[in-house]
Amino acid sequence: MPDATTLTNESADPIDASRQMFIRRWGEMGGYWGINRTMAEIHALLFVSNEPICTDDVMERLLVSRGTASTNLRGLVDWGLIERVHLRGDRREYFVCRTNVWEMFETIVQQRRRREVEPIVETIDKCLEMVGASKKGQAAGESENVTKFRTRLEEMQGFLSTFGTIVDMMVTLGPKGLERVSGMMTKMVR
Amino acid sequence: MPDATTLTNESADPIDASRQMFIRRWGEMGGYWGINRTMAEIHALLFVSNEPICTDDVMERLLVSRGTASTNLRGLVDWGLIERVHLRGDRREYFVCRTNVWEMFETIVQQRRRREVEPIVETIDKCLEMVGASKKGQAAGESENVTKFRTRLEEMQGFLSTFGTIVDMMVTLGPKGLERVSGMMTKMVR
DNA sequence: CAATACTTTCAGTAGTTATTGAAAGTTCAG
DNA sequence: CTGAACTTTCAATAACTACTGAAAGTATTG
Repeated sequence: MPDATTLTNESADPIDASRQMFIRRWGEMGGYWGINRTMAEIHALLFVSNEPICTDDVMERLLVSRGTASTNLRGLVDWGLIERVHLRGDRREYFVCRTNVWEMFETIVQQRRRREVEPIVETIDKCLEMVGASKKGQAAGESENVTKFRTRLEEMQGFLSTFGTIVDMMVTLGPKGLERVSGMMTKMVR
Repeated sequence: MPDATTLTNESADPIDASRQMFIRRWGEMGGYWGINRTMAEIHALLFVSNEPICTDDVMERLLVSRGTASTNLRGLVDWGLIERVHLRGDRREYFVCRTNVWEMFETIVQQRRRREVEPIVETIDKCLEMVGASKKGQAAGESENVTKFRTRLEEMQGFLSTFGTIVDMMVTLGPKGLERVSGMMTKMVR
């Protein structure tokens, strides 16, 4: 591999250029999702690599420090998106990406639900309790406000619940099942 | 309204306490979604307010500067999540939140798809073109690598496409239609 | 058209998050 | 047990993002 290629992170090889392109875009998009760019790039690198990758590979290909590589690799392991593997006759730790996109989806969905959706649902429950408890003993004017407020909360709760159900089903059904559902839905829309 | 209440942003009134609780959690969650906390809090404030809200209300209730209030309100308008309204006999601009959660969902989904999913799809298309063009003329060993690489990209593409279709349908069907779909899906799973 | 009421912008600053690189820690072969 | 090979941690710092408040801009009213 020519030096210039390694240093500039560009490559004359179209396969590698293609990999680079994917890695960059995936990293960029990570930002929108509260995942830091480097972690997303490492994930992408592993996703497009057929061979297991070690810390030094990450450092070299993405031009990051050992610390960053180590921290983010561990982060990805914690998310369950990559796994540690060991290669015979090599003491280093290698990593591979779970490449089944539906499994990836399932993992991400479950984690994000736990971290992001459930706390909101719990909060809404508490909010509703507080409002419910204070229902009686309000003046007539206030009462209407309270009703509106409660209705909004309930609608949000209902939405989150339906959404959650759908996503669960998507995960359960997987690509094949979804083809069928998609077909059925299309008929309903018509 | 007692001063202490205004200053500390807490309230003895359970309805208001409930609102505060929701606003805080919504803001906190915004962080996970690449939406800044303040913008999410303003959105939540508008969501739980029955009356239109003006810049000064936002400043007062969330203890932020005029600049911040103005910037984030505009950001929310740009996202299409809130609207400007004018009140008779008042020169100020007021804002209201689109309270239909399904509409909110539709708006958010469409924007995020445009900003986050489409660029990835385009990139994958380009990546596949690059790989496709270089298909022939590879050594046998490389060829297998290329095949694997292409397969992964294609799987991701397929997933994004299916996912997009499902979300589109969710938006089209709305809550009622989804109840039905949900029922059908449950049967399929069994 | 001038005064007023309001909104937006922006330079400076504060606060937050990510990265580095070296030191400390761990594991393993001999 | 020791040294070498490797991984993790962490304090310092760089990079980025959000916030403030005052100044500039834009209606609206009398």
